[in-house]
Amino acid sequence: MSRRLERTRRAVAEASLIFAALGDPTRLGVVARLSAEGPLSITRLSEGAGVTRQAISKHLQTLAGAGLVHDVRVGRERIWELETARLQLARRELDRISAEWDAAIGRLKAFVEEER
Amino acid sequence: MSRRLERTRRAVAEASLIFAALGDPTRLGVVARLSAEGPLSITRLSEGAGVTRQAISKHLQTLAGAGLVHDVRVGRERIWELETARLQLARRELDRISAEWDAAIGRLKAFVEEER
DNA sequence: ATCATGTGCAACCTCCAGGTTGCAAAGGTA
DNA sequence: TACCTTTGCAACCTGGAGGTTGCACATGAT
Repeated sequence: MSRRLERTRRAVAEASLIFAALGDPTRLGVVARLSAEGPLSITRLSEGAGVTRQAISKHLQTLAGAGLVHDVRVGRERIWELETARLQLARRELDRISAEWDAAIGRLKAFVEEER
Repeated sequence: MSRRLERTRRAVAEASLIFAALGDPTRLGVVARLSAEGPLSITRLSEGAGVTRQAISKHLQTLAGAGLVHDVRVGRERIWELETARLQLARRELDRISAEWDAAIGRLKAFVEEER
């Protein structure tokens, strides 16, 4: 397999992990709350989330697994913060896909022009 | 509930749909292939995908449900194309989250400064 | 020392996402 | 018409995602 394909596979696997983490309404809601209110504890995040604290806890694990958040222990609390660098990575992937598509469409148009 | 919160909920629901669609490796692979090679038929997309044509077909339905692709019938084939506008929407959501987080952190720092 | 609060761990349940196989149908082609 | 190709439909299977409850364990406050 070519180096290029290999790299694409890795990028896809990596990016899909991030997108999957953001792909659940409850989880994206947690991310939105963090972004709006800043660092928060598990209990705080649970309030008004519509699900159990345990559920939120699991979701935070998932988000952490994708590198989207990290925690800091403060006394008996566990404060969670966003990892914006990771979000940027996802953003760049979206940009790359858009750009490649535009290029592909460009080539296609040129080809059609040439044919007729 | 405030208008602002209402809007946020909608945005979250909408965006999580898109992220969920991109959150599967096979599906993101399809998106990547489309972006790299341009419009393709179901059969073409299935070749070298590692799964059945039926599986790819289902994935395309999911992507279409999220508004990320649309199809054009050409003879007996069904050609699928990317919907980059939808990708941009997801990108903007990521940007918004990052920006809000930065603002929240900024407020937090100002608060800490003031306290001591 | 006692009590309240924040979190972790584990067992459990339910449902559906992702995949398969098999067959029918529609549209090109010789 | 007969044939090949591309797609659609339906039934089916399985693992894990998302959720819950119950209890144990730290840690801070009184």
